[in-house]
Amino acid sequence: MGRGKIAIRRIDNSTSRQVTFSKRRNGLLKKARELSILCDAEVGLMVFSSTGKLYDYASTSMKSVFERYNKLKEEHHHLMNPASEEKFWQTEAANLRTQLQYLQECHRQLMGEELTGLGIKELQNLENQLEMSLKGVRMKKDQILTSEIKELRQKGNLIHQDNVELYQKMDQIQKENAELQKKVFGSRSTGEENVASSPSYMVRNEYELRPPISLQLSQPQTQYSEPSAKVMKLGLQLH
Amino acid sequence: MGRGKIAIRRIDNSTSRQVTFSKRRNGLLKKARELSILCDAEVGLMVFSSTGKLYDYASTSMKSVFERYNKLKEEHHHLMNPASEEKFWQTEAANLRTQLQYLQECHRQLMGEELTGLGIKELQNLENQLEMSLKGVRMKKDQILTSEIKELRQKGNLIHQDNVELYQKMDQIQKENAELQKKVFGSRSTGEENVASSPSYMVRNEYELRPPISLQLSQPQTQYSEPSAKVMKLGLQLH
DNA sequence: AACTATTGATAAGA
DNA sequence: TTCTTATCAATAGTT
Repeated sequence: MGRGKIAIRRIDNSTSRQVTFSKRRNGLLKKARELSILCDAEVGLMVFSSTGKLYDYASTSMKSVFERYNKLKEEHHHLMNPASEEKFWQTEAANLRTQLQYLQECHRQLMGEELTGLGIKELQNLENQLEMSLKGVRMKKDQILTSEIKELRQKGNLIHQDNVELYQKMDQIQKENAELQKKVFGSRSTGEENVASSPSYMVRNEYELRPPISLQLSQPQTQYSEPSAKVMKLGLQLH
Repeated sequence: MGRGKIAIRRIDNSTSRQVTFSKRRNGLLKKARELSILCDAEVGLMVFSSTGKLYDYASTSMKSVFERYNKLKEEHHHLMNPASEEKFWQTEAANLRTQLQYLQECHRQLMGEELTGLGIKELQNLENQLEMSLKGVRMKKDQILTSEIKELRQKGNLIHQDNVELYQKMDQIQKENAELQKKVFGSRSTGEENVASSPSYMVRNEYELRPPISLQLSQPQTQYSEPSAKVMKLGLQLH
C-alpha cells in the first residue's frame, strides 16, 4: 500500500526506517484501538522503537491486560495450585463478568440498540416492556409535578392569607395614623388630604395589590399541562 | 476499507462483530509482525476476544516485552507478585461489582421500576429514551413483518401460477380423456354426458376453485395491520 | 510535514 | 468458515 510494494525485511536506510516506523506505529495503534472498540475486545500493545522509546496502547489498562494474560498462561502450568483464595476471586470475577455481559445486552436492547437477531416474539416482549416502563415513568413524573403544584398552591394560599391579614392590619394602622395626625395637627384639614400626603411606603388600599396575587394563584395549571416542552431539550445522561 | 465505511463503535450484530474481530485481529497481528521486522522494533501484542480467548504476538518473547515495559514504567513491583495477585482479583471483582450495580440500577429504571429518588429532569430523560427505544423496536418489528409478508406474497403468487397451469393441463387432459372415451365407447352419446360421468377426482373447470385462492392472496394485510393484538398476551422473558 | 499513486485491508455478500 | 470483490484506508516514495 504505497507507491510500490516492499519486502517485509529490515529497512536498511535508517532515515526511511525511522519514517516508516513512525507511520506504521501510528497505524498499528489506531487499528488496535479500533479492534477493541469495534469488537468489544481487551487489547494491549507495546512497541519499543529501535532507539528504545516506548509506545503503548491498552483498551482497559496495561495492568489488567498483563494480569489476564498471566492468568491464562499460568492455568496451563499449575491447575492444582493450593492457593485457592486467588482462584476464588478469579472465578468470582469471571462470574461477575458474565453477569455484566448479560446485563449489558439487556441494557442495549432496552436502549433500542442491537435489535438484530431478535425474533418477533422477543421484539413484542420488548415493546410491551418499554410501554410499561414509559407508563410508569410518566405516572411518576405526573405524581411529582402534581404534588409540587399542590404544595405551591398551599404555600400560595398561606401567603395570600398573610397578605389579606397584613392589608387589614395596614388599613387599621393607617386609620390610627390618620387619627393621630388629626390630634397632632389639629382638625383644620380633612382626613383625605392627610392620607394623600402620608409616606410613600404606605399602601393606599388593599385592592390595588391583591389582583396580581390572585392571578398567580388561579392559573397554576399552566406550569403543569405542558412541562415536557420545557424539559424536552435536556440531553440524555443515562450513561 | 471495505464495501462501505463503518463508524468506529461497537458492532451491534454479534455475528458480524465476530467476523470483523477475526479479520481485524489477523490484520493487526500481521501489522505488528511487519512493524517489528521492518523497523527493528520490539513489539508485544495481546488481544482478548469478548469470549475471553487470547491471541498474542511478541517479536521476542512476551516475558521480555513485559520486563522491558515494567522497567520503563517502574511498576514491576506491583506485578508478578503472588501476594498481590489475590488483591488484584479482589479489586477486579469489586470494580466489576460496582459496574454491575450501576447497570442494574439503570436496568431497573428502564424497566420502569425503582423510580423513586429521580427528579423531573431524570424522569424526562428516561421517558425520552424509552420513546426512542420503543420507536426502534417497532421499526425493527415492522421491518421483519413486512419482509415476511413480502415473502409470503411471492410464494402465494408462485403457487397461484402453478395452480393456473395445473388447471390448464387438467382441462387439456380432460378433453383428451373425453375424446378417448368417445373412441372407445363409440359416438352414441354426446360429449357432454361423458364429461359429466367422468371420475370425481377430476375438476370440472378451473373457475370453480380459483376464487378462494385469489381471495387469500388479495388480503394478506389483515395479518399485518394488527399483529400486536395476537401477541399481546405473551409474557415477559427478559430476566 | 504534505502529497498522491499504489498497494493492502476489509465490509459485504455468496 | 472461507472465498470473492468492490471500496476504503494505509502508506511508500516523492516534494
